[in-house]
Amino acid sequence: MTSSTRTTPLPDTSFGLLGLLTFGQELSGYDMVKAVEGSLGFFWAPAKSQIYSELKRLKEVGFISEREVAQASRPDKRVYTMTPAGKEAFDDWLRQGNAVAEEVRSIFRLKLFYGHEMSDDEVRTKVLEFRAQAQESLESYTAIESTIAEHGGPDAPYQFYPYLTLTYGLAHARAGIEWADEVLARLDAREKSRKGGKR
Amino acid sequence: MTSSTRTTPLPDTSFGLLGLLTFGQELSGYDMVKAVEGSLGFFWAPAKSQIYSELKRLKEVGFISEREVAQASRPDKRVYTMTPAGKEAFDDWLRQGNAVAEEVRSIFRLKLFYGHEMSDDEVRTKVLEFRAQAQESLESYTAIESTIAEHGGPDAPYQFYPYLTLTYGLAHARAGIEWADEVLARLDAREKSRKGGKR
DNA sequence: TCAGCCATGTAATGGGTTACATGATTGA
DNA sequence: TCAATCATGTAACCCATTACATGGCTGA
Repeated sequence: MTSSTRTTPLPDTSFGLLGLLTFGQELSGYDMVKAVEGSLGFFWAPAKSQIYSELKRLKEVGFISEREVAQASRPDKRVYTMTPAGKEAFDDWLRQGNAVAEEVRSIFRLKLFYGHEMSDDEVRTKVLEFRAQAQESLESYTAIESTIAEHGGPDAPYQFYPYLTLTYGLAHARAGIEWADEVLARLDAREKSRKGGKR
Repeated sequence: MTSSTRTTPLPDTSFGLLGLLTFGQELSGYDMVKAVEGSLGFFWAPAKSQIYSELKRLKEVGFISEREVAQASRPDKRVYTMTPAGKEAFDDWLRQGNAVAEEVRSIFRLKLFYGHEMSDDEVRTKVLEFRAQAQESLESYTAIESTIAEHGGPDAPYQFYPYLTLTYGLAHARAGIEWADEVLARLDAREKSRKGGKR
């Protein structure tokens, strides 16, 4: 009964972890935690407790195999490799289409939607907060871009696709900043017209 | 013991529903379901089962009050109004700052990150799929924009802030399309350079 | 000396999705 | 006639987060 038949398919998170093993190196759970804290975390960030439990499951269904590595002066660790069955499942997942319903869910926009319940200044603060965050993201992305440039550029092995996800981040951060500026201008105009409008 | 002390605060979804009652009308659960299917659904889309159960909870904690409305030739319904306590809680929530961690989680980008496991054509297909979805969103947004224009424009009562969330969608959809085109060009260039590169 | 990294987990909680259930009315 | 709308829910399931736990080593 090692492999009981699962009715539900594995969640995306499982495959996200599996994918980390396609770069030709064994990885430990800890390595994966670190990978998520790096560039991956910008669009996919499972908690570390979930990473460990997901690895356990992947092992149980036979998608990865484990090897224990004893270390002196460091805790021992378990490193993982993909099995042929795992590779097959990963390939399937990778090629499946994605729902349109992605990227939904923005509490910021939800609150903005209810802007009529705030004062002009409060709304402005919210938008400025958003802008600052976008600006911060933009700077992180730009920093990573430089790092990539120093490491052989986007065309170095295994850098190209991560780089593309980075340009996505760059584009959206920039769009966010521009949008925020536009909104701030609109808020100003609106406030002025209201002041002029009342006699 | 009607109001047992909650340790955890209510989820954002509760407040999202509460907010719907700030427009000065009583609403039924069904009305809220419809609201979500409309423009709100672009960035916040709880399942209808959750809407009903969340309403139940909001009633229990005393944030909304219920009134039954008998209807001929239509099922009876329960309509809701915000209580003063509800209004206070909503105001608090609305003014709280938001985490940077928003808008994370894109399975599309996760898959793109693993593009090296696909053929050039498969990647291209994925990006085209993404582009098509962005295009579709853009069209929906544009359609809504026209509707707003026909209904007094963004400055009509209660339209302004929803309109701002719409412009966000527009900006990001456009950014998505541009990004996709850029990626497609990059993929072409890369393929050509590889063909030319091998002798 | 003390924070931070390495390394792997458990426990509790709950938010959220999907599927299922019901049934009258209305307009194409 | 038949699909869609109005209207409200229950049940099952599970993904995911937060908090807690442990402990040796390393470098500032």
